[in-house]
Amino acid sequence: MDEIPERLTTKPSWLIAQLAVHVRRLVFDGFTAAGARGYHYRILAALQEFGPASQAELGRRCRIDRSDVVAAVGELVERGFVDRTPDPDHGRRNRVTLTADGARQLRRMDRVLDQVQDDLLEPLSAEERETLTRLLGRVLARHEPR
Amino acid sequence: MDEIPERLTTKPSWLIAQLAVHVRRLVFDGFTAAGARGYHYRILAALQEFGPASQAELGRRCRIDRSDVVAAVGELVERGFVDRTPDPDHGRRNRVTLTADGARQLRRMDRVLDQVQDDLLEPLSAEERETLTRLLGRVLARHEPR
DNA sequence: ACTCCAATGTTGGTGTCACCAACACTAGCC
DNA sequence: GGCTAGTGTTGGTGACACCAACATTGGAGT
Repeated sequence: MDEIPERLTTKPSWLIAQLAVHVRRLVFDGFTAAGARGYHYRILAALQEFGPASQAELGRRCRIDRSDVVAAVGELVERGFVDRTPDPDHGRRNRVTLTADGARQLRRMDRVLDQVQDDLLEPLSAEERETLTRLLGRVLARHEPR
Repeated sequence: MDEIPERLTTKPSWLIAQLAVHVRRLVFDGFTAAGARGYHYRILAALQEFGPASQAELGRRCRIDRSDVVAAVGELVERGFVDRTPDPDHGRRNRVTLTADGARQLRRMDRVLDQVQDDLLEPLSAEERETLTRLLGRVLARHEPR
């Protein structure tokens, strides 16, 4: 294989960005087999954990732009994983709810992701995985409060 | 701020992907000010470290698709950071070389990236940064041999 | 009560990065 | 000499993140 410039390999920003590429491919492959993509998982997860929500809420919880939530929820509705109904108490707002099929799909995607974590962290011991997760969490937390 | 589903926050794959988003934004902001983007830096770095190369070589070293190298090198030529000349020994092949302006631009981008590393890892101590870098490197190495 | 501001859903863009298929051409192997 | 592998190039695709604008609605302030 060709050598990678040291300027890249020594920079955490490169390691994270490059690793994210591989993560995305692993996740993409797994989700594609289930006819889904990343945005779907995030939205189903938020609905399962916090209950029915408006699209704007989903966007804030899942770190997805309002406009992208529209499309993703639309796809989930098509597949029958989610219902989108107008909020009775609130003229403009929608109310998105998880269906039984949606919950099943979420469980399926959970299994896919568990497999991905194992593939991804394969070279690390249990303690190292814990350390990595903790450090990443701290760094991310510092940048999340947007 | 809105709460993020636990299903996401506990998964290394989410942490990496999400952190990569912030990395990309930091890098993008810094590079945009210099009129550049990520692919430019990778290519300039490879030329500086390994000397003149063909576009296919650059692609392999920088993990960039052949077809994307064409566009990126074209942009670098426009800006005068790189020369693209036919390889005399090899009919079809190009020979891409770094110019003095290109080397200057690389140094400029290096400074930007140093700043990004600091911003990024701000919450971690020096040892923790080292640990994180080492763990990321090991995980990435396992997935690199593509 | 009225005004004004914030929030919501939606459309229609943009940019980066990664990747693929196809084509024309060249070099080098057998 | 013919086939195979490598090269440059064009022209797509997809996911993700993001922005601007618009119409509409709710609610806060005065």
